[in-house]
Amino acid sequence: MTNEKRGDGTVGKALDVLSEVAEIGSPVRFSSLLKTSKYPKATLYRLLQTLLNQDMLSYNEEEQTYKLGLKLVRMAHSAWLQSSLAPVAVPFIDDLSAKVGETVHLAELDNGQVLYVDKRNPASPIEMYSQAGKVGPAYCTGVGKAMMAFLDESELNKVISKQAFHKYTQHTITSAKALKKELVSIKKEGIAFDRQEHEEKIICISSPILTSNGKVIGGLSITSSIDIHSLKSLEKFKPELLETSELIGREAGAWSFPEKKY
Amino acid sequence: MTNEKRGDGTVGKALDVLSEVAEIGSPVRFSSLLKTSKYPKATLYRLLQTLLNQDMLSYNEEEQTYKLGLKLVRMAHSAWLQSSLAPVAVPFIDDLSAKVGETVHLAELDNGQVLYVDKRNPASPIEMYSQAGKVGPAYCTGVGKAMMAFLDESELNKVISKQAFHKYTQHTITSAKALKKELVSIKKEGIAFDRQEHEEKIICISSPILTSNGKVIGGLSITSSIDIHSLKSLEKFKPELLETSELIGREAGAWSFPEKKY
DNA sequence: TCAAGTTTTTCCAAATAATGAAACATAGTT
DNA sequence: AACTATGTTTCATTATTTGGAAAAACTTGA
Repeated sequence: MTNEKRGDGTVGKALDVLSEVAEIGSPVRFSSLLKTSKYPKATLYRLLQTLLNQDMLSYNEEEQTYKLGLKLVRMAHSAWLQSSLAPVAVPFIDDLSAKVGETVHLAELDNGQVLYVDKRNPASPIEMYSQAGKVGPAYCTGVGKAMMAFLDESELNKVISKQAFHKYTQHTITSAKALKKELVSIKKEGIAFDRQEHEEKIICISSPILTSNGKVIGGLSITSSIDIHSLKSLEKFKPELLETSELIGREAGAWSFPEKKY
Repeated sequence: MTNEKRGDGTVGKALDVLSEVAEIGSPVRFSSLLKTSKYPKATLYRLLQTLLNQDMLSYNEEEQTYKLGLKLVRMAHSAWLQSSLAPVAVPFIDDLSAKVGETVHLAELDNGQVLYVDKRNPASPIEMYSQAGKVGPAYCTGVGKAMMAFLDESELNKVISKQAFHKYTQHTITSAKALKKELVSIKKEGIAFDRQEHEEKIICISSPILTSNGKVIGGLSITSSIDIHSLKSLEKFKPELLETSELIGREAGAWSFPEKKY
């Protein structure tokens, strides 16, 4: 699982360690990290000290455990604000969510996975970081398929090669061939459905967000459960969904051109 | 503004560059960074390449600009989940926000600043990352003062030394002496008010979140505007606010002790 | 099309920082 | 006190980083 790619020297190693701590998901002791880590004791120790110094990690003296630091949260805030999609989309997904009265997700394609960058839940305005920043599979989510359908051949192949095709539910698509076939019809329709492919009972209608020259920059979805919606009834949101995607795409695309104030 | 602290070798330099990009706040060109940066051309160039490789930065070919990468957003999600405060507090602030019908903030003290780690706005469920991850001054916000009031002498002095005491509004406290005086009464009362000290028209009532042994682990606030509330009417929320803080503190404190599964 | 001006990328010997085996320290147990 | 498990420091060796300068690559204007 750990980054086996290129070296990138010491910086690469340090970020590697950071990822290890992230993947473990809960505070870890030095010895525990050492077991998993590919780095020798002294090296790992020094890398951890450096990361601590830099506030990328925090250390609990009592329990002698390391966890990810708050600096990451601050930086993510900056990253979010710098993104050409998420901040621009805010008013549009506010609107959409209010109009349709359902959960709305905004996502980007990141390294073959779906990364949720924003969310609205009009019923109970709960969950923030706990949702945004989350990643999910591309091949079995509405946003994932919607975005893939509009990639060009070479990009698509790269993304497909990264899919795990794990069978989450009875309805999960489990082969590249079947996926590609569906992508063709998604491209024709302009929208994708999630037919309980990732989670039992959860369905969604989704569209890609494209710039004026057709580049995929994100995906937008309206999510619900089969207890309150059918695919047919979700499809009624298609016009609003497409319109919102269109507006976001135009706005986000425009953003970068005028007045470069470097 | 840039990290002038200790070296931390190459890793420190790389993170330094990352912070520089974050502080600029919008996509930057190489040459633009070079002007501000303390690193020579070739060095800066290589650091940027490494950060790109690691997905900590992303590069826009067309415009030749660097910005923060999505990896930071993913990592922040992990960091948030690992935090001993924020995930634990979710149900409690949901409740509080529903009960009082006002904006609720959850914050931590980070390097002398207030870092917002979660937020609820029951009226319009807008703003996510755009709010969480945000930092603000400690000396002129409700949560900041509430937390400071319960620090021990040495911690407090450290934090106070980092305050800028910039006069945001007419009501901003602008000296350490005046601040310390107020902290005494806040400690006595158990709650702090923000009397339009940071932003005109914005007021709040706030309490610290303490572990059972009295350590400050965060702050909680109910925020409103003078157009709809007075300090007096905000004070009516005191019981709910204190109860919620109490509950979160107990839960977050308990969290770390039982079953260490390293 | 060519040359001058900018900006970005590469080179390489010298300078510096990272490495890791082993020694040391500390806390907890028998 | 000896043993054990975990965390920290040392130091000669090795590998990476450094940065001035030069070479590309791209832009512009005539």
